[in-house]
Amino acid sequence: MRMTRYFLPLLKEVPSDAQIASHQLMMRAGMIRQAAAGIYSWLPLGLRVMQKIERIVVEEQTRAGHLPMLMPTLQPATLWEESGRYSDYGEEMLRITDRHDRKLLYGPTNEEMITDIFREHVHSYRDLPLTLFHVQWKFRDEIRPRYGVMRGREFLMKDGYNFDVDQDEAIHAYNRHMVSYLRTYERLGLQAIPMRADTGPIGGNHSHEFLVLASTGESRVHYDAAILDLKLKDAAIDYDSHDRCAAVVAEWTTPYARTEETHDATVFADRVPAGRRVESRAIEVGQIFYFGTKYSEVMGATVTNAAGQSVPVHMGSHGIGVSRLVGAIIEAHHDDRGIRWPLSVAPFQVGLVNLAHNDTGCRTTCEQLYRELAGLGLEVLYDDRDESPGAQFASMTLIGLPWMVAVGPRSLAGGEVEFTERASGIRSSHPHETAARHLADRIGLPPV
RNA sequence: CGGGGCGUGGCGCAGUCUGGUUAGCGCGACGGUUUUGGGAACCGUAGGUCGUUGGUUCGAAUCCAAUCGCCCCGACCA
Repeated sequence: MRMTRYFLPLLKEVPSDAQIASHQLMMRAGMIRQAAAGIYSWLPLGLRVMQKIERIVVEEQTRAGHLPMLMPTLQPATLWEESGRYSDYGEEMLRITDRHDRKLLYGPTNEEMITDIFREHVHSYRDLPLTLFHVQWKFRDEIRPRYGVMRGREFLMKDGYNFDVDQDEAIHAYNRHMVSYLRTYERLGLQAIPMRADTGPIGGNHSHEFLVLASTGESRVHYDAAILDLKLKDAAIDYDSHDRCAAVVAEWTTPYARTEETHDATVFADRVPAGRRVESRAIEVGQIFYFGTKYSEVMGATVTNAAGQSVPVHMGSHGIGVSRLVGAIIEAHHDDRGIRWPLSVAPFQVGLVNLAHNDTGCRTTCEQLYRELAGLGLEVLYDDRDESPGAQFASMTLIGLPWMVAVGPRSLAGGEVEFTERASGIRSSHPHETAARHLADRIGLPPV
């Protein structure tokens, strides 16, 4: 993408409304624009990041055997009257009336609708286990939206729902989700800690939240520092194996880690050595629930089991805040000059900068590198603007692409171009003829 | 919802207390010239119903009232 043809409204100054780093940087990098309190437009650069996150989330869910679908944003109130939540949910639910005076609501979550779909079409234990998910916009009319996309009223969430014949199977689904979530966060460049959680208005009795440590987080958390040493890595996990999934869950939930709501100071002091007790702030980026037959009983979602009896199906639900993750990743990866995107979610992997717009040699080299890098499968943002080098460097640093390739007369005189890795700040030079391949190797792309 | 604050060119702000003639400043934008390795310099240009409505007054960005919007602190939440 050539910058002169892109839509990238960068801001030099910090908008006065933005308080925390991620919000300020998203505004300055031209990723979002506020439409109303807690409601944002996603500009091209921001959308690219959000879509990359969504893709990773979907890939990991699919890998775990969960099936993508899509439910609407608007739901009939009748479903929620059936579950009792139309009156229970309160002011956070945005209620809408259509032209025929029918009551609708902008979905804050989808347990009712998915249960309705399930009960209509699934009747036998032979069709289980079943886990369906979608990535869809939600609306929760927060009392006080804040921190940009971190606490928006409208937000993009992946929410999934499992249906199982009994509690054992449903707990396996719960475990499977924890593993798939840990994998997801790791791919996103985040260290997310599962913490025992309250179940809140969704209900149920078995739940974990996933929290990313950040000083600007809204949650206060207490944990055993030993949990920070856990790594899932790329271990191939058999999602069909109850034992393997349970083992991973056991490993990750044994060290003490709780939010303020479930924190028990006595247990904390008893079980965790003094030197490893950490209290900190964190951002919640996901939550999983097992709630048994809470919805299936009231809504009549039953299956016939192997013994021929009709039993209410066991369910759980699981959510990952996709739009919030954009902010959370920035909170975890930035410095005082801008964003430092992890490679996996970077809007472009490489920024190519022509430092001397009117220099034929620089321009020719840039054009060639631009073609070569794209040919190797790299996503390149090419700064072909006629700006001063200082402004170009500052823009690239702000946007935070993992790699910058600078082409200027000084190094090009020696036949070289300059690489800068955003995360480390380390610069190096390389002959321009082989620069594209060299960078592809550094990034780890296979030969074409 | 309780408490606090703010609405003035695209962005950041001054001016409001103490009403007074063409509403300023920095950044940005546009045109030109000179520049070009970490947010360049100079010259010029465009852009504002001072959130909205009503009131007080000879006169309102400024005083009064209402209203809309946004932000911060608290209780609630992916």
